[in-house]
Amino acid sequence: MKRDLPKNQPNSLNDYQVKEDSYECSITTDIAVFGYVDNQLKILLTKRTVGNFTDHWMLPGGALQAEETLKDCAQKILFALTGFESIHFEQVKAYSEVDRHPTKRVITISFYALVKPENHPLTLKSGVEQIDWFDLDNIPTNLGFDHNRIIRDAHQFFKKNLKDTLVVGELLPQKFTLPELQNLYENILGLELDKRNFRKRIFQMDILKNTGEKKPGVKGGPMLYSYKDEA
Amino acid sequence: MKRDLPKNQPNSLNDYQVKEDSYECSITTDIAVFGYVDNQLKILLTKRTVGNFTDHWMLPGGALQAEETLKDCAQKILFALTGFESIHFEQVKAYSEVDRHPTKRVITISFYALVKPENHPLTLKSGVEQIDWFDLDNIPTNLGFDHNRIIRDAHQFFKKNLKDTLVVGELLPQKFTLPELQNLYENILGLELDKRNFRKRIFQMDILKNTGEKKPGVKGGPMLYSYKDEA
DNA sequence: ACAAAAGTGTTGCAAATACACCCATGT
DNA sequence: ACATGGGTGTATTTGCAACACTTTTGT
Repeated sequence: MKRDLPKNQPNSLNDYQVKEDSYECSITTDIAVFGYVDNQLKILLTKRTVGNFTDHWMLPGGALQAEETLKDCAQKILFALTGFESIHFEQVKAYSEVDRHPTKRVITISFYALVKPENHPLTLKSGVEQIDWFDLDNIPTNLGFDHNRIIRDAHQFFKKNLKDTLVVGELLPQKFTLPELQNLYENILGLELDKRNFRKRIFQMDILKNTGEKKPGVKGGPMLYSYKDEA
Repeated sequence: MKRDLPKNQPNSLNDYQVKEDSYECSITTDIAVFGYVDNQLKILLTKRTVGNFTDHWMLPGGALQAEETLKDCAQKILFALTGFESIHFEQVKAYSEVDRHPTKRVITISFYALVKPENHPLTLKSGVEQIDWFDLDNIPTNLGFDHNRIIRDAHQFFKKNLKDTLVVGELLPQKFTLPELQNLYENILGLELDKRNFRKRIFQMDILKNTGEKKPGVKGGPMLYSYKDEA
């Protein structure tokens, strides 16, 4: 789709407190990628080789291009910086403080994404100097831009979504045990759950399929489950 | 605050699938203003004298300017189009489909706002050809842009917020009766509530102050309440 | 006096919580 | 054999839903 992108077109609100023309500014997306590693809910941070805050950890993110939606942008950028693909994205919020970027006006729209770390080993893509998973409760306090706040908000949003619908499959291996799932929930929500009540709730939802296998190498011989195929 | 707004600055994601420079585009805010009139939850729509869709009803909205946040923008624009001031705003969502605007690329961030219509009589500000409250369940199906969808989403968001915290004071007169409050809830949520259960819940929350007055001119002589002053 | 709306408690049910022992596996 | 973690059921509480009559006021 090719379009005309006229700048300085008259603003439709041109009668009151009028700025003479419509202002344009850069837009970025920042992505809070949650993963579940070592029985810990983690978030993916990068150090970049170019741009601002090259000496700070920050969320993966980048600028919107002409012919893409915000979600497209987020997906493309995450892929560019990490190679991660086909994962779940949710829009969280727009940040527009005028001084949130040190040198120019940039508005960002944040997303969160869930990944199965098993499927996505970390590699250094170009433009990325370092990349790593950080424990959610042990994040550097001096992330670039306003990314500490963006992470807080994204986590909040994620928790809220968890209660309604629960698409957490992306965080776990294909086959997982119930204690693993419970631990994940506890990590996301930041509280302890009762084992028996948790199992009851999950089974009532009828979303898991018992694979019949037991997980080897772990005491107790827990059953492995997978998500049911949807119809 | 004066800032340098360089265009065509190198994009920090300049290694993969790189567009040569950072793209800039217009940003608007659209505001879904909910009001409560004639025992009906309503939404405020306008017909504008300039811009696109001048022959369609649409949400109040307009372009972001250089030195304001999105919320500032929404407040300023709503004031410009209606005169409404000091009311409650919540950010809802960003819309970025590339063809959502007929002639150029525009991203919008939607807000919802709650007003006491009693305090805000409708007047025709410049730039506005018509303005009116519409029953939420009787909105023209051909609003400008994607405003039908924006309203749906905003209403959804409002409902969700209502269950957690409940800032509904902006929709009612200073002093109101419990049946009035209940009717408002029923309108927002789109369902009928049990009178006694409703009163129980509200009183448990301990947010209302009994003014001791009775509302005159209405049968049954209902008590007038107001929100408690916060500490 | 009559009509219309406000106000008031109790009961039943379903969902959430608390709680303790036995079993399977790895070491 | 022993230690570690997995798996199971029940009793209690709590929050939510259903329900009918009396009181107040306007006409």
